[in-house]
Amino acid sequence: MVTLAEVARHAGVSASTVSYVLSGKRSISRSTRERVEHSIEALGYHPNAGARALASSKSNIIALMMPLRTDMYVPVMMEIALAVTTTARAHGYDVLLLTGEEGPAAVRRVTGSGMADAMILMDVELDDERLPLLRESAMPAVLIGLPSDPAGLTCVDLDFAATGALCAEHLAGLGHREIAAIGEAPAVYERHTGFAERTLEGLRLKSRELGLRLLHRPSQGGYDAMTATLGRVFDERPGTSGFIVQNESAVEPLLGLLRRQGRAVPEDVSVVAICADQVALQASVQLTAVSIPAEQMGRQAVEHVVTKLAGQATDVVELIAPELTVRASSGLAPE
Amino acid sequence: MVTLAEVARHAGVSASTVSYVLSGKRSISRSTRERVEHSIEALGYHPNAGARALASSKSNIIALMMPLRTDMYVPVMMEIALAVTTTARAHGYDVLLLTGEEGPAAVRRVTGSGMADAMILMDVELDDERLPLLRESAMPAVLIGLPSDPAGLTCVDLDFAATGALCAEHLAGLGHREIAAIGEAPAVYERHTGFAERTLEGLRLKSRELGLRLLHRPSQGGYDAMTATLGRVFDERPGTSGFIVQNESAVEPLLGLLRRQGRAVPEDVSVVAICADQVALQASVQLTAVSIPAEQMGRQAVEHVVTKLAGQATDVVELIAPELTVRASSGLAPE
DNA sequence: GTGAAAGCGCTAACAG
DNA sequence: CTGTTAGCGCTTTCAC
Repeated sequence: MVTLAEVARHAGVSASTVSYVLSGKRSISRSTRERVEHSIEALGYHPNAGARALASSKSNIIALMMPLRTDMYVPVMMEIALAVTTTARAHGYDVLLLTGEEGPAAVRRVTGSGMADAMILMDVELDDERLPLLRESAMPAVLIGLPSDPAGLTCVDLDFAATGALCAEHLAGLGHREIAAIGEAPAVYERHTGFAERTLEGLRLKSRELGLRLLHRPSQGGYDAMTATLGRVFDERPGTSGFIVQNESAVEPLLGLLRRQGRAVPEDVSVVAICADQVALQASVQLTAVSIPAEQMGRQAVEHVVTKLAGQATDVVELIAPELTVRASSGLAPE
Repeated sequence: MVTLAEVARHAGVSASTVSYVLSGKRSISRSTRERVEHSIEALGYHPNAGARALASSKSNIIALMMPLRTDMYVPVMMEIALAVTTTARAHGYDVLLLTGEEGPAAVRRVTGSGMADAMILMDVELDDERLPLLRESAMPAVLIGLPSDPAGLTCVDLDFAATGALCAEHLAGLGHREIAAIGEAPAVYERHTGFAERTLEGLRLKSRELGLRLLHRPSQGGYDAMTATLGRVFDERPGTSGFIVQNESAVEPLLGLLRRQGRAVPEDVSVVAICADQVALQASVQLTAVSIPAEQMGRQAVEHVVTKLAGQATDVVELIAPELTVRASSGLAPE
């Protein structure tokens, strides 16, 4: 293994000079710099991460805590993770992947060991048990998601309340009066996941405001669960003409079942989804939808982290405005 | 920040004793150990990762290199990543997430900096440019996937050649004679991804052996691409009665289109998939399929890594035997 | 513009 | 069973 000392000897300079050439923290004469750079190249030198971390108290690592659950739409999680990793690299950071499994213990491990300089948390619950630890640790952190009390924390998320409202408005504008919301799996609500509850809230408020009749049903996704859910919806509200789906794995079953029941989309029934773009585009009917800006969320989370690490406090809640794209699945309500 | 020295002072012992209590590398009297443990607890001590890495030349980190591409089925990648992370934690390792983006440079960065003790690579191409670097670095590595020359490397993968053969056998056994294989996106073959080519090879060999007529068509997935592909298949081979699909995003479009054309599954046409269990089960027809053992692959990769780190050489290629589960999508060939 | 030297916090001989 | 001590490789004052 080549060390900085060897490079220094090879270049005929002191260790500190090599270090400063590397960090750029003080000016070095052109000739010295070139000599050092040449030696680095010649010897194939790579700074040792551990030594660097010890001496500088900086690891250049951002910890990313992902949910282990399988009841969320995985590609979105993945897209966020990849955006985080890519953006982090662009700022000189690597990413340590943690799963939610360890829960608060992982937070303690990371903050305690100095393994990472900052943390990004996904799948935040309204009253997340990792947050108190995070607050007291003073480690820069950014949440992707919005807890009920974001005080002292930086959060990045789609504005799900506005998203719910936007979907309701779209359907109302087309003349629909009876609406059914097909939601995430019941477990998602049971653990009080922020985005699911906030969507529902936005939906409810706006529905009331616009005089819509709203039915909300969590759904496991898949054909069997959807058959049951849909049956109940039309039993209770035969006049339902608009659907809002927030559950990727319920989308195709819903479309398929409506078709089988002879209900045409969008002539008889309109469907609006809250989902990844890919799902909206690949569905058997191109879906009018609010897309989940996964890439943007991941990127912005990292950018906030980097800002914080640069010493600028940004205890901000950044809610991304929803955008609804009209496609083939929504149209005027039937008479 | 609490240091080991402070713990030592608090417990009235030397630093090395604390260190040995932590590592268990030498026996400590019960009373001393308890005193030390109590001090650790009382002071809230956490070992510093950087210092530890520097002194021991061990980071307790495994680097996982994932593809950044979006043309592979994401949930499988994710399941592997989570299995890797979970298994790694069980062995005391954390996971550093790298994207394929940086390519060979990332390998150099990790091996050079001592940032990780070992590497796991996903999405291995037949002639992967990261492999030479990996071989010369002497860093323990495990590939998830199988390159054309696995010499000196440990590999874990589903036996895709056997998988292809197994699918062909299943259809042949049901009396099908003309078979179409709907494959991954063309780009996947263009970059010579091991699993795709090996599946095809197994399929071809076995088809020849059994006297099946085989047509292979890469497919982008989605309804539009599938419409075109399917049209061509039935133009060229009107007698096609069996399909083998290895592309998650082509599954539902294929089923939907067959239905629209009035071809019943499995009465008129049989479909066998090579895909994640979840896809096979959630499809509109429950699919006869060989499932991708993602969890197992991730877990075994880590276990091989750990074995290597323990000093035992295991330059093995571990091919997981495929298992075909018969469900509702395959049946006897029509007359 | 450059060097010397003191640690950063921990591990692992070596010594008893 | 426990203590002493010499580093691990780098960063960063302090000094010139």
